[in-house]
Amino acid sequence: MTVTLSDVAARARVSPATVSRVLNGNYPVAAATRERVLRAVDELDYVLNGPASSLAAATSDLVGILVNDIADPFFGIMAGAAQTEIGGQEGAVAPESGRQGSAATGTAGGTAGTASATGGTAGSMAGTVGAASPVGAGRAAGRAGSEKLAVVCNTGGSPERELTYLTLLQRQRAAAVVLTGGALEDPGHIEAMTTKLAKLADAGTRVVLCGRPPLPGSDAAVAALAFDNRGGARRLTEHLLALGHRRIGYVAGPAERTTTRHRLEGHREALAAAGVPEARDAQGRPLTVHGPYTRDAGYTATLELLSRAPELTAVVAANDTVALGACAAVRERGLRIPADVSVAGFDDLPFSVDAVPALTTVRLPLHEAGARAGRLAMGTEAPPPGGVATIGAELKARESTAAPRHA
Amino acid sequence: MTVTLSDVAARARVSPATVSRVLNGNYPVAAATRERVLRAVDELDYVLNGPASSLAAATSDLVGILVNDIADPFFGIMAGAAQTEIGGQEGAVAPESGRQGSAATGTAGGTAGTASATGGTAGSMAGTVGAASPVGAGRAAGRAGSEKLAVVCNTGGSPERELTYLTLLQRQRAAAVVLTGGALEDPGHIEAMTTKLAKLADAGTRVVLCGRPPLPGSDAAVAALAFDNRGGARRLTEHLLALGHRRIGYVAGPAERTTTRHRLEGHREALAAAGVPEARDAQGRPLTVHGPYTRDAGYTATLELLSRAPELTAVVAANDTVALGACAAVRERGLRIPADVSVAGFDDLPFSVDAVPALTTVRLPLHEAGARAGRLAMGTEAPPPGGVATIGAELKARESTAAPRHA
DNA sequence: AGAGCCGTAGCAAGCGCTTTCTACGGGGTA
DNA sequence: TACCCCGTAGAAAGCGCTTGCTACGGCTCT
Repeated sequence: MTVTLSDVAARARVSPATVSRVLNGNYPVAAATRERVLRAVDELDYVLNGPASSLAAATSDLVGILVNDIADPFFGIMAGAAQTEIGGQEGAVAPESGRQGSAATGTAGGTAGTASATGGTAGSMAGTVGAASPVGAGRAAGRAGSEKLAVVCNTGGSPERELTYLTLLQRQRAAAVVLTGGALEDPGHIEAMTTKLAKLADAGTRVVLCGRPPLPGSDAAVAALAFDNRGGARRLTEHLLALGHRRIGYVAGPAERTTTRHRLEGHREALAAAGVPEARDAQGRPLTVHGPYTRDAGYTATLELLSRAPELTAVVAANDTVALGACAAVRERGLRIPADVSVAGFDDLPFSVDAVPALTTVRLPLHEAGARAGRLAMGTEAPPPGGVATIGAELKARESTAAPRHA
Repeated sequence: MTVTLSDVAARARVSPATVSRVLNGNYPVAAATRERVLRAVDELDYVLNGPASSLAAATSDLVGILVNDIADPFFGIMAGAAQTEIGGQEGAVAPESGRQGSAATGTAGGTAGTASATGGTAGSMAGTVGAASPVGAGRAAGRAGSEKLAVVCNTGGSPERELTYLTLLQRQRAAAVVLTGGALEDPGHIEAMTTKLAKLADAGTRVVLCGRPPLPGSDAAVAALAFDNRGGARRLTEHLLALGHRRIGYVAGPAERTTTRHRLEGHREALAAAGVPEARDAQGRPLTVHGPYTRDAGYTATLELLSRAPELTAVVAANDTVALGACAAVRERGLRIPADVSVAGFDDLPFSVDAVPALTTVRLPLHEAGARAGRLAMGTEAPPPGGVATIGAELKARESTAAPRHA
């Protein structure tokens, strides 16, 4: 039923070894032989058995990209960029159009790309990609199999799933693993992760952190691309302070995430530097509310903040999505943005510039970071000195923030 | 270096076969023996070799979810829902909070979930998940390995990548494949896809289409969950017509996508039914512009539309993202929404309700569809009669559409 | 008391591929 | 002309796991 390597070998009148070598392109095979093999592959419509080859070679071409929430463009953009960098973009898409996140959707243009598929059984792509091209002449020395299968795994923010996926990837002997976004700060989980990642690295899996701070024990081997969340947050709050705000509410993310903590710390740094005390309500409770990174959390928290302290002149949100909810809450209270209350976000997701008023936020080069992580995972790019690189965060002051009325 | 099954067997003083059976839990093993094995697994920190086991068992637990653009929540929501349904959510997260797409991000709450990990080498999860729990008493008959690794693959809308991923998944002997979103209508590509999917199905891979129309040759075996794009689009345009609009511009998606065509057809159906001719500019060219599903495309196209036909009173966009761009363009022209120009989207992505003014759109139950696709992929749910189910699309009339001024 | 039987465990044969080592020609070199 | 070496192909030994079949006690059944 299933066509195997030896079937191809038989048909091409060569040994299985030769077929394998043609497919992997890492051993000299005479041109004539190769053509014969390739033709047989095509005719039999042969597809390599991945597990078998991974087993024999003790490596696989799987690269896992872990994200906390696949429905959130924050992760989607990084994952997409990384995946593009990893999965060999045959189409050779143009670099980038301009807006971050404008992945290659659509691909409107024409029918061009599919042309080759018209006839029969379009491209078997058996072993090496491109191997199935018309058996014609001028094909260069069949590229080595740098073809990787980049897949993204959605942890949903659950530490168990994070670990489970890592184990599953370890089982598959993944070539690399990219962890995106903030990490959970629970000591137990950190230890478990450190152990697991060390084990993966030991086994030869390249581990890359993208938008996540390096591990405590800095196991080297694990390259980290960290966002300057603290610095960005500081500049954002400085901006607000410069506008004259003194009573600023803060809708933070989940309490145990590094991202949440760093942004909050940056915020507080700015306040401290300016000698402005953290805003508190009548009961003396700080005007900081934690919640998940969702629009609804922003909405709810802002409503609460506004009730507890009607005199608030600005609300800083954990990220743009949360900010959207905050805006909705502010409006529902009959207040105008930014006339009555300024609102700021973080990340500068694509929709932020289109919000009304356009959202003041902190831009994180998600696409760039993801691409770089992808290259690190491929081993295409040298890891940063010390294994850690910090990626800048740039303040984007737009219309959702302005001087408070009674400034 | 690497711990193998026989190492565990040796340590537990049983045969490798027994260890395998303990791990797979599909063959009776005496409780005492099982405990011994489990302990050995734990002590040696054994991790199953995926490729080896897939090879021997001729199956794998990989499930691929193909999406056109991972940075687009439209896909993210479906993929997330499907993945949750597939990847066994141990955490038993609550059903759904209310807004679609609010995946389990954050996971704020407490530290609870991680508790078990504190000690040493938290959960090895070697074979069966849960197998590594404290070797104590009351563990039920170690569940069969229904554990699947759901991964999402980003095609970026490229037909070649779509085919490549399918081949890669075929190589891995994937247990199932879920294809989300509109399909390309190029004849060559359709044929290639049909062939490829048939081959996958033949090989025992479950194939599910989610938000995509069934294949032409309706190969059965392939379950399809199609959105009623046509009906939704028709109702949307009917809504506009009812408000009194007669000159409606249309910013369509890429020309060769099923989604694009169906929505456009629904739009035209409504016009035809109302006896309203399709809007045209002074030169008689129809006011329909094609472009990718991006914000920028919507922006550019709308600018063009407005230039060619300043008398336009409404713009219908291919989807919400495009609509956002359209709104920006309308505003840039100094026009108000909906006073001067009404704008409508499609999909009802989470941000649409927060747009200002709130976007009139057509709601697609993305989460529900994704979850159902996930269940179909798992074989947990019976395929719809005929292999095809159409999922309704509901008009969401909000503030971005209103009667035209000179109605 | 003898014959099955059931519950468990082990044996061993692969699964389909990669890769080391060996083999074989032919051409260049001495 | 004889020797080597290079280029190319094949033989065969696994990679680590699954699973059909066999083996072997101890029980129940007659």
